Amino acid sequence: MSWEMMAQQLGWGIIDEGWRKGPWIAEEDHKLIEYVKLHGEGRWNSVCRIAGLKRNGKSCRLRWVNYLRPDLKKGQLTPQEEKIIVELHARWGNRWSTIARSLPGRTDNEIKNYWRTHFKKKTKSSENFSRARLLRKQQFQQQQQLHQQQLQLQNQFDMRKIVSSSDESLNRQPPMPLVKQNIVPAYPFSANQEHDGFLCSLINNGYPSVPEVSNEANIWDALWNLDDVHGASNTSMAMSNKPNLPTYSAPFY
DNA sequence: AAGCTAGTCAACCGCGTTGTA
DNA sequence: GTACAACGCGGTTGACTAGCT
Repeated sequence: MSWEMMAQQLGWGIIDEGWRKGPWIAEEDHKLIEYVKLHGEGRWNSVCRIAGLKRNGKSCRLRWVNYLRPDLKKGQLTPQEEKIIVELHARWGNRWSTIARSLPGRTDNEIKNYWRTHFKKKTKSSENFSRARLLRKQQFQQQQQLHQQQLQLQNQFDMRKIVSSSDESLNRQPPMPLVKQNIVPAYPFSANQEHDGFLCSLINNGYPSVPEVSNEANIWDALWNLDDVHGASNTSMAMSNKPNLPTYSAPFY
């Protein structure tokens, strides 16, 4: 008896519009592996035609990426990996695929499931929560410092230009070095001025739920709490990388 | 032993993005 | 410029399992 027949007898593999659904059987896995060996990854929609699988492209891709890929690590995540996940989640939020790229052999699905079961429930009270918050705070301070430095440099340069236009002698001095700083984004917004703008306006102009601008701790509490206030309703924004609106799930997101 | 509950994880779904004709 | 298909991503669901009562 083939795997397929057995699965059908057990009630697996519902056929929906010609596509099989539900758990994969060994025979299907084998066909998919053979297909990828021959044709490589991609062109998932042609798998059914070429490999004779009654699965749609999406399903094939998912099965390969999350389960069949030979470079996948099996077994529990190590404490080291766990630590990385916590830190990267503090930085990137729910960008599971981005986080997964830093953990070779782990899939976004795996990390997402792991996060949901291990961290989500204890987020508020846990040490990890405080850690993540501290990390964000540090990143923010670093960013602010960098920004200040840049502003200072810019001011110095501007002043020099003003003075030099009126004082010929200054022109003999070596020009202001062009500081090409290798700024590693401490948070994704840094690549997008709109988001920096959002954060700055939040801090400078206040936000309905941000109580005291002068009280740093309060700001951080308010920012963090936006996660709960807005997070759920903005999941779609978190998903897409649209720059038009920030996701409040994390201040540095 | 049986029933219930919570945890885990594979798979599905919907939507946004990207590539191409 | 537009329409369509393929791909990729994050959220959610549901089957299975282990532990508890």
